Amino acid sequence: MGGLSIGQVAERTGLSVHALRFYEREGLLADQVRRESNGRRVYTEDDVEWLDMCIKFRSSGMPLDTIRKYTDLVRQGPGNEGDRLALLKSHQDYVSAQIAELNECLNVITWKVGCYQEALDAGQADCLWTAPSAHGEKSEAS
Amino acid sequence: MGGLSIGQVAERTGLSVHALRFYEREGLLADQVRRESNGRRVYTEDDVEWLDMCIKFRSSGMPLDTIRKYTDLVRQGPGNEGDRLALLKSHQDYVSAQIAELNECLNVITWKVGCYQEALDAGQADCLWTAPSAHGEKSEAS
DNA sequence: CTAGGAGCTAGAGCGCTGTCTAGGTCAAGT
DNA sequence: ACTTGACCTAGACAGCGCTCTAGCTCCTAG
Repeated sequence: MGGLSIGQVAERTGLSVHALRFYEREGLLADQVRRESNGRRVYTEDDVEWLDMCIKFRSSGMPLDTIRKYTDLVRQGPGNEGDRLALLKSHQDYVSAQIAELNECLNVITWKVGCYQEALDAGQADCLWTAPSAHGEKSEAS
Repeated sequence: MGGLSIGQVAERTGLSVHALRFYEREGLLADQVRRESNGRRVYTEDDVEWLDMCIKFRSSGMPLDTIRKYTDLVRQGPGNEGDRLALLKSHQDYVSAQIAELNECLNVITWKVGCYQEALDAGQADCLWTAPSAHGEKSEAS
């Protein structure tokens, strides 16, 4: 309620205290973090929420640089919602593309797993191809 | 057919020639790349296939180190299919988890996009929250 | 009074994954 | 003969995202 210490925020967000200070230095926090008289940071619930959003951005591959840009837009206040929307949409596309790519990879991997599984279950393994198409991973050397 | 130059392989895989040499140094190629008399690399179609697989591994977040481990297993020849399977399964889990996480992120982002979109369409923007739950991204400063 | 623990700053260091440079060879085209 | 372009090696460098260290201040508990 009355403000959180950096340690508490670290615990709640899963970021390290180092990372929290780093993010602040990098300008990723929407509002200035308040300080106690002794210089210690005091975070609000809003800060934690904002950080949670940053974490979502990060873990979906948004570079810190872009998060900073977004933060800047928000900090500038109303009037640039179009820009924020554009940024978000572009990231949305990026994430969708990532998911699509991962699904493709997952298919290949799942195919290979099934292949090995089958071969092992059958007691012999010569079904060790690289891709559905062809003959790779040649089971013998030479 | 009769072997590909590094440049051709680069073009076909999308990797740079630098990356190709780097991957080789790092031991990511299942078989030794042959050389012409003058020392130039000669790749086979199998190599390209293997590289394509490596690319799938990489782009789904498998570290080079793990690819190397897998490559080593394959190079050792038959007898360790169980190990290969374990490695692949573990990566499969990892990729599934990644996809799940990205979907979560995508939900949040999509929610925000919808929010801004709506506000902009309505001609005013005060729907600028951080998360579905609360009041973040406070539209005014101070 | 003292020790521990949490916090502070500034800045160095690191792991990963390439990328690029320097300096050279070789083969073909003009 | 000369230039161009693809290739070679070894190794330096780069970008990103933290993480850690050094050296310090506080506060609290024993």
